[in-house]
Amino acid sequence: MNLRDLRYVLAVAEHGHFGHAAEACGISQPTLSVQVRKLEEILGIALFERTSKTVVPTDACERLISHVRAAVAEADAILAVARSLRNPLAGRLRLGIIPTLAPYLLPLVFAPLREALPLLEVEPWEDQTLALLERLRTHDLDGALLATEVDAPDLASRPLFAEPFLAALPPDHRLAARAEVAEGELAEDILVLADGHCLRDQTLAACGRSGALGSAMRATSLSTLLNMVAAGYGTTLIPGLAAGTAQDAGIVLRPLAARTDRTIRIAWRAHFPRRAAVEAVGNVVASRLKGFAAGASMGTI
Amino acid sequence: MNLRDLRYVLAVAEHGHFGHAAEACGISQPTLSVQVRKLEEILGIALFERTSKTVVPTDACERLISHVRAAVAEADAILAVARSLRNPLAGRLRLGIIPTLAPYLLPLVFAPLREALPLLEVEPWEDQTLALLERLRTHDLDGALLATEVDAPDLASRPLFAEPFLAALPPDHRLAARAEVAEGELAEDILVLADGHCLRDQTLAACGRSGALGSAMRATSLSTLLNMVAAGYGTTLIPGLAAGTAQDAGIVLRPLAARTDRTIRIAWRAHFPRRAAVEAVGNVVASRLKGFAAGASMGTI
DNA sequence: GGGGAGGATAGACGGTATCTATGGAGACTG
DNA sequence: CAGTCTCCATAGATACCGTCTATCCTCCCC
Repeated sequence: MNLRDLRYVLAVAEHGHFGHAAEACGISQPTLSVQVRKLEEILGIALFERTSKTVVPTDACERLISHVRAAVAEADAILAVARSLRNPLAGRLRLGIIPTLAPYLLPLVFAPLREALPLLEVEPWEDQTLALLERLRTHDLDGALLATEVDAPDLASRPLFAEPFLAALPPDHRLAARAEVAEGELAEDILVLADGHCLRDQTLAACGRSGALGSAMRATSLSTLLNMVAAGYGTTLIPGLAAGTAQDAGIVLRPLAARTDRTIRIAWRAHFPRRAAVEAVGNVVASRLKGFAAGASMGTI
Repeated sequence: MNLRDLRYVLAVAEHGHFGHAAEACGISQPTLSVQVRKLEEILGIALFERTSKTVVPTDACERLISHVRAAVAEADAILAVARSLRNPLAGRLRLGIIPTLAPYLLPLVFAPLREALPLLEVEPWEDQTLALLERLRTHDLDGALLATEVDAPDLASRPLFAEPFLAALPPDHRLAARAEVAEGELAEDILVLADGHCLRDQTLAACGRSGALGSAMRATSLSTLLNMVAAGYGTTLIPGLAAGTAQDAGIVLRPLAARTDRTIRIAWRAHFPRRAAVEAVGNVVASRLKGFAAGASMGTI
């Protein structure tokens, strides 16, 4: 049984005339006759009572036709919905973002995304790198904004922009008097985030610390970390996009001597069919943050 | 777009594996791959994200799949309903019956019809001959029990049994003393039904009256006519099946000298697809009334 | 790096939907 | 009452498409 034949049946029932129905279906009258006859044989019942002048649906046809209509309507719905889904730059895109980036980047890119991709519903999801990669693999996310290289055969990624690190110091810290701070100088009283945050590893690497921190406190969020620095517990590195927040908290920021930074990338499954949407989001983000590393390292975004 | 392909999509979505889905569909894996790919091209969207290890429905597929399920379910419903309608001896059969026959025949054949054709729902419809023929032509009836010849190219008919006429007399009528009555002797004070009843024309023809009856009363039903005869207003001819009712009304019945009768026929549209059902009903009726003309002319049915 | 699993591709084959041309039944008309 | 018209059915040819087997490519694992 074929959807095409079901449409033929509806046409014959509607027109009560094989010739007119055939024309409406865009086929020849013999074709219509043959196909309807064939369907009648498949179903084992007569659908129409034909005379030389009239074509009338049988009782059986009346009983069936609601199902026929429903089947054809569902088929049409499939086509209609598919058409509405055809634009890769429309629909939902679940985008993971690491916690040290999300609160500072999202306010910047929300409006540009809405403007450039009005039909794309970007659903942000905040979690640490490993969790995001896992969710990418399980199809719970479609893309992810990360600050690390992505080295996996099933995933692909593209760099979007470089985000410089800044030294974050209590106002009365001895280094606060400097115009810039060498990365290694922060090692002594460095504060870092909890395990799992890529920023933690990057901060330690930049300062030349191996990772053994003893009983040093580990903040669970960058916001907490900033408060700890502001309270004089120590120093840290912060990503450039958090500069505004840090300054608001009363923290002194200084550029780093080696201009250490991290590269923000967008990642997706290698076989993700709507790669175009991911790329488009990446383009908007990159475009919004263009020149950030050069001109905005002091917090003027 | 094809229902078959929709079933393929459901299979792939269910199994998450082209090979297993192909096996479930009874086709080869390459065929399934090609067909799904083709459907994706028709719809203009990717339905599955394939890697060497996993096959996962896309977001678009999730949005479509309810419609796919519905379409397939309706198609299955069509097949199931068609199967249940396949027996021509099952389902509704709208059967017209003329008023001078219905009240006397139906009680006789109801039980035999139920027994012989338990799945057939015979829906009786009582009206005069012309109305029944009209309703046959408009497909409002599927068959009709008539007492006249059916001479129309679009209709067919078959005789079922002969129903003898009987002279119906008031008990004190001069002819009531006879063992039998010649048809012509009734002409003088004959009472007849209203226009449109075939029994009216047959009665007049049997008595040799041309039809000009002057102010003679025209009963609107056979029941009324019998009451009029019983009250002594005149005589009439009644069909044999009404004998019991007539005698209950206190009427004297006598056989006719020439054994005049009428032939009860079943009629249907020449192209009616369930002719088998009509024939079956005809057989039951004919079988129930077999030998009626010969042995039951005195009312012993 | 060799083997295995799984999906994609290629080429051949067969079924079937479609066409045009024609047949045949029934109804209207001059 | 024959001619004609309408309309559905049939016949035969053709082209498309769904399906198969055989093979390739990719990825993963040992």
